[in-house]
Amino acid sequence: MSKRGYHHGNLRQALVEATLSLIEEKGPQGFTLSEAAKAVDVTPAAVYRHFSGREELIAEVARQGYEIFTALMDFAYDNGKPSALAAFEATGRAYLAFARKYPGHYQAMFESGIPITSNPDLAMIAARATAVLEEAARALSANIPPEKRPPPAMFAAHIWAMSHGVVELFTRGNPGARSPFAAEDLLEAGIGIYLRGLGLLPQDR
Amino acid sequence: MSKRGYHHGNLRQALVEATLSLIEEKGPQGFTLSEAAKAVDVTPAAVYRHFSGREELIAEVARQGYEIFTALMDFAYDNGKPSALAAFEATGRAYLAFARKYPGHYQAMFESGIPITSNPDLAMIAARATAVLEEAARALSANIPPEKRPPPAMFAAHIWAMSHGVVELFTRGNPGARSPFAAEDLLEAGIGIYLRGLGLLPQDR
DNA sequence: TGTACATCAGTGAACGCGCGTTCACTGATGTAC
DNA sequence: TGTACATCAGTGAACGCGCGTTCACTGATGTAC
Repeated sequence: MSKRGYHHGNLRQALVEATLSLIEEKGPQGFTLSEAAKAVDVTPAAVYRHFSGREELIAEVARQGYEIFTALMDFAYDNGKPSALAAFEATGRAYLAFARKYPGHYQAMFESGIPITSNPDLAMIAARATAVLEEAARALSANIPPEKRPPPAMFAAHIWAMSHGVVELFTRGNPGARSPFAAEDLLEAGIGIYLRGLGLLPQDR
Repeated sequence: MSKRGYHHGNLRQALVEATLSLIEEKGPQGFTLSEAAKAVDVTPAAVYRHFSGREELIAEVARQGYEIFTALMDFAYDNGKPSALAAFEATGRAYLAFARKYPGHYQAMFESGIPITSNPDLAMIAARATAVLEEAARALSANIPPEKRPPPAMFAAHIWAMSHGVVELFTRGNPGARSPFAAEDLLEAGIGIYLRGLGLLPQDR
């Protein structure tokens, strides 16, 4: 690519981006530290100036993924505007959009097998991400008739689980991928039915 | 372990079982063909008598997993007894129970990244598994008021997605694992709310 | 029951390879004066 | 503006290792007669 001198300039971030591409191509377990080094035209030993090893590279990709993810969800939620319900549905769509648009980050975050607890920074930003989801659920939950109001954390978990399941099964050529439905439609319909079950949508629309 | 002669006796299945253990320990990408061979006290070259390589080993674990999975779902569904609804809920519970009881198979089936199309046997048994799910959905769908009856394949997909999401996120110490809810309760509640949204459960129970 | 022979499953040695990790090093950069 | 020096980022050679895959082989098993 571009010629460079002895010093790279921004090797750390360049490595992160190479890792990202490698994950997109071959999955989080499908590449080696040496490949990442080669991708940015650097000796494997140079990687150790910035990361303790392959795991930490992936963890950094995941961290940056959570950063984007949180911002995106926050933006979609938009402080509950125009309504708690509409904002909530927007976060559902945003989840799927994130998985589609940032598949490498998504895999590093949710499919790499690296524990969020392996890194304090990672744990913190991951917690912030779930906080956004739960805040959306909490706001919405005010509209639910109290006698059938589940804990907000619970229905945040439901929506998260369904979204994640749709991504894993009906995206990227996986087991159910030959489904006749687009993942987006599937998720939208599923969330709609679920919210109706909570009494948040009219029964017979 | 047990001493054996020059011939192993049932090397093929022994290798499959070793692979299963290795997947449970280190994930579908976390072991080598040589490790599998070593686990059954055999030369790596011997593996090639039975499998074309590591991929095919995992595919066979997945195939056997689908076999068990289908049987389990079929048993749980029990031809729609005692009622379409109860039978449907039983399959939901059976899904999670399968994931818990056969984690190695589950990973080979859903997390290994080997395409179901890589092997005709595998593709066939996987199709049979989804057929069971869709049959359960179809039977249940007869009870749904026609004006809001989604295609059975769609709501089979919804239930599958939510179940899978719960397994991935709230089982085995993954990202959302510090959830305050047991996966079983979470899934049961989620399916309940969903079915209420379909008009299959009373609104105010 | 015995023996000759075909079949088959696993051996073990060999190959070339890329891996992770370490180390003393060196070239580039920045800063103090 | 110039120079001396400290700091730092990346080099390249080296290590021991386990990998996948091949090959001619051999020991065990089964069967025909």
